[in-house]
Amino acid sequence: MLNYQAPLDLVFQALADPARRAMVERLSRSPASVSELARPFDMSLPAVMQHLDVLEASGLVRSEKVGRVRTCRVDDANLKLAGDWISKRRALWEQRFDRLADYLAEQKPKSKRRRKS
Amino acid sequence: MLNYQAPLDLVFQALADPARRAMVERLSRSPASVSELARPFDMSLPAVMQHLDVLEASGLVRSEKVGRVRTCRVDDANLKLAGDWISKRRALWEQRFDRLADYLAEQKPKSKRRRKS
DNA sequence: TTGATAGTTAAGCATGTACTTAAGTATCAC
DNA sequence: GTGATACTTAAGTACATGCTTAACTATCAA
Repeated sequence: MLNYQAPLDLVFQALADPARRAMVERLSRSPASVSELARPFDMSLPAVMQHLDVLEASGLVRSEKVGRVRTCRVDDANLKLAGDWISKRRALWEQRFDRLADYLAEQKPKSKRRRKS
Repeated sequence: MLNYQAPLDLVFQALADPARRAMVERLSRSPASVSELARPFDMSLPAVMQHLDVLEASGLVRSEKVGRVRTCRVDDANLKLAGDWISKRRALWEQRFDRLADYLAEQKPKSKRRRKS
């Protein structure tokens, strides 16, 4: 397990680059070939391929080659994984916030704070 | 804008490291001091500090020092930013999937495919 | 079979990242 | 003041990342 990278590491790492996010954005609309994907970028094809490798390694994108054209598409599963992780942290954070609100609501009436209006 | 890093770059980059995710996880339960935060890790204090710098630069964590103790807490805003980005891509992706389903639903009855059951 | 198209591989290079150790600087408790 | 506590800064190192150019391999079309 020394060289193991957790799926979330790979997904967040992949999303940390604006070019790769743009590619995911493009692919979430519809599948595309490598050159279609490369077109908007001021970047060599090999560079685009390397971004694609990162996206595939992270599981955010799958691709298959037919003839000389490789068609890429989004794979939702790992995007969901990342979304779920974030949701869980946010839920915990808000839960804590609610507990604080409850605590304050319990304390305030007993204190000599002035009423609203 | 040459050296500018978009907020999402910083947030996803920050979340790409398991130690930093663990810190966010810890802090989403309650605020903590630097040494509390460091305790679970087999890592020097300066290393923890550097992770904290990354988290603060990304806006995921805020901190303030009182006396000699720095207290860190989660800042939800940028976590939400990342969550929203992911939700949007997923929504687009599913929308496309639905359009495909509609298309198939429209085509199937006209074809000579066999009925279900 | 020849040329154009679509992608791939390899090598190299400049920066960035994730640590480390060593040596600080402010509190705080007595 | 003195020592312990809680960070903080600086410097160095190993490896990862994001590109580049050059050269190559498979289609496909005529």
